[in-house]
Amino acid sequence: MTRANFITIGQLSKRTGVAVSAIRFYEEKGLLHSLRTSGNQRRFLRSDIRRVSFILIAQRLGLALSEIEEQLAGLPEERNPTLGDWQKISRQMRDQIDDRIRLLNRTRSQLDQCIGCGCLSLQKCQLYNKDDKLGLKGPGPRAVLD
Amino acid sequence: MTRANFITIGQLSKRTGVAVSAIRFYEEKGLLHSLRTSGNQRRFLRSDIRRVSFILIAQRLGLALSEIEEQLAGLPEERNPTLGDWQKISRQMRDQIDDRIRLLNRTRSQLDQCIGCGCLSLQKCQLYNKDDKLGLKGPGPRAVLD
DNA sequence: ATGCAATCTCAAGCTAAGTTGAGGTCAAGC
DNA sequence: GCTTGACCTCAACTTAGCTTGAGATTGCAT
Repeated sequence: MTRANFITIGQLSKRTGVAVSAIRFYEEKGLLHSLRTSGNQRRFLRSDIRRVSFILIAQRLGLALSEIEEQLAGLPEERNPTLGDWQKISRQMRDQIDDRIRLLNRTRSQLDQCIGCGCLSLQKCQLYNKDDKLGLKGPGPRAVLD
Repeated sequence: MTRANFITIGQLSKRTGVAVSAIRFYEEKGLLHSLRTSGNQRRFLRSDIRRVSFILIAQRLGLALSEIEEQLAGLPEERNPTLGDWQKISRQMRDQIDDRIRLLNRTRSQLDQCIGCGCLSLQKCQLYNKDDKLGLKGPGPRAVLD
């Protein structure tokens, strides 16, 4: 248990490219956890670099922070996750990517049909299946589509 | 030029499922345009039903309203777009879907490599190519990724 | 032991994409 | 000709994901 196992928020920020304010925000949202020094400063585990990396990747896939939190819940809290832990979570993520690709392919072929008729109309096109959320989290008229 | 060419905001709302307030909002943002009656009420073209439909589809693909506005700029303002106009714009959209699918496939294979090593680290994984915006509009630490 | 950068908390502000409500007007049917 | 529902504007509120700023404290280097 060398001192090197703990890093400051600034170090975590530099290693991940994520702003200090954003790291505090993630902690507030429950995506990260820290210990405190006697002087009330945060100390993170080195493995939190990987945790933040995961957050970044998942965000780029379109996951909301709340969804990422659910995924991260599969990891042991407050101690170093094993390689196996990360592999499991990575595989879940790959499945989500697969889902999105399938959905996009479906949408694409529906759009192809629409190009044929130029309709783009709510009645004729299949593009409005309420359950297919392409964005996974996307914006949109929430009250209507959700 | 029968009177039937014009519809009220309420009719547009009912035909598209989009709330009246959202339609006003879209107009304010420049995605829709309307004429006014002597009593200051909005009158839309019938073809705006299709226009709103397009907005909905594009949103579900993850486009921001500002991006949708750019796409719609290709349509003639204030007069009925032809079938060809719509087909052109549909094809553009299909190309965007193709791009997203390609990007997802790339990400997926990179993630596969990562599963092998369980790394998920910024240095080793290729998952952080700053130019690949998977979300197309996605959230994320804007200041960092943009 | 002191100085300065890094931290801390807390409140306020920002953008996107709308919704909600107040207070007022329009228009269509009886 | 009046009532009622649809419409109008404008301002304020909402959620997500942060950033910015103020004012106070900590902790490493000299």
